[in-house]
Amino acid sequence: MEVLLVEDDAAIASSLRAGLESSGMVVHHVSTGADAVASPIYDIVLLDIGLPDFDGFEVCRRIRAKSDVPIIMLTARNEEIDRIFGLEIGADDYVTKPFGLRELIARIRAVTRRRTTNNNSGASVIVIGPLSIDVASRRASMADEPLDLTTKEFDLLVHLAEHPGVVHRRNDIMESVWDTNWYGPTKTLDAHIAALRKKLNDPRWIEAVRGVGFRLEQPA
Amino acid sequence: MEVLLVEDDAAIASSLRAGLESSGMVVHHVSTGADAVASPIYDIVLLDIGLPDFDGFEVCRRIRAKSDVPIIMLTARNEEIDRIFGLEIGADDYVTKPFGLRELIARIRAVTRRRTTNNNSGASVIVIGPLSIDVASRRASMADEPLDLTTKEFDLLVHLAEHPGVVHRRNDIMESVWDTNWYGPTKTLDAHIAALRKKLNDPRWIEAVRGVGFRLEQPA
DNA sequence: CCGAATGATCACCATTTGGTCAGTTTCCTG
DNA sequence: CAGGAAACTGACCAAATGGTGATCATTCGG
Repeated sequence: MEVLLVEDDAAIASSLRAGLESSGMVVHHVSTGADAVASPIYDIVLLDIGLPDFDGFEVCRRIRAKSDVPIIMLTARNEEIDRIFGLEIGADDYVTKPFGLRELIARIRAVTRRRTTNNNSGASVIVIGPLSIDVASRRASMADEPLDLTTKEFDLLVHLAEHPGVVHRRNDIMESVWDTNWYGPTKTLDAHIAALRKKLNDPRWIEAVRGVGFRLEQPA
Repeated sequence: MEVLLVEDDAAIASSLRAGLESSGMVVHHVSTGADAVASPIYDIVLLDIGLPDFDGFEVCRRIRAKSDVPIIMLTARNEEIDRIFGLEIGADDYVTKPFGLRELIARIRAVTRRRTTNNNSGASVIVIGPLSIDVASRRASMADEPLDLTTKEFDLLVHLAEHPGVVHRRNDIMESVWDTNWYGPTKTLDAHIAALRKKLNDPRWIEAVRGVGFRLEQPA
């Protein structure tokens, strides 16, 4: 998870950086709106409203103009008008200073989960509880422990995780992961399911639905 | 826009109703968690945490278990832990009492906009009173108790539930569920009807129509 | 009120399915 | 090219599932 932090207050910025990095995120920090707009696209933008050059709303609007990246606004002002404005403008959420680090992290997770579980567009990170899958960099981790997955295992996991909770039929899985809809008497799929189950530490992550296929879901 | 408002405080509920309705929304109000869970699916759920029966978090979890409907939590408590918990649990947002009506409306708009622009999943859930059937995830529940159905039982239930109240002829059922319109002297269909009846807890859910077929309907 | 027809239930058995494993082939890397 | 990891395959087993007919209960028409 790569975060773009847009914040002019050096003290706040460095404490946020420390906190987020300790949660396994990579933090890119810029302190002006101009830099923010010029930055490449990351997984999420944390955007302070009180910036020296142009204000956070303007930055938000401009980022929105070119990308669908999730945006969380950070604001010191507490007036309701700000909140409405921020949300109407296209931000995904906001937090009011002073805010707790844990709260912020939860919001980041919530926003990115909303993005990744609902859409199939280029969103790069799928988060399902402790399971997180970075599709672009082909890395997955469980409770911040990296998972060592083979190619097929990863593809299989992604296919299942793109729609957690729904049953994927064997044929669909074969087509998506193996590029063939032929499912003969072989146990190829089953073998890989077994391997995945083992690496996920808890076999309940993948449930077999007899006669149909498999379903991935966070165990209760 | 149809809103399900879950709130036990009558004063708050009626003032919210008035405000939301004046914004063109249709408000359905229930005052207990049990009613909330049993309600059909609306466009968004506003969920008070302090409910008389079981608490808002539990309600949130149960609604999430069967539907992807956007949920906004209403809370009087202000502790950070509550917020995190609410978000991790699957709520889309929360507002802390006292909140302004304009803020709430802005949040509703923001959350539903996120949903509608992002997802393409025709999450089709059939709800008939306490019976709810998620076709995609192949899960059914009765009064929030998950039903453990076999493949045939599930297919049969879906076929009947797609048109509750209408009589399905034996031939039609055989064709849809068994891929054959041959109905010989066997008791296959009857046996599965019996199994379903037992698992639905109340045999009146499925009524036999002599000489024709079966009808599924919520018992009086 | 009786008998035929229809539906309900139950126990039993054959089949299908998923899980596991060991052996073999293929692919990749050094 | 050699070695090892990954992928595939088929056999085997246990368990879930589905089909069947005998038997009992209910309904309906005469």
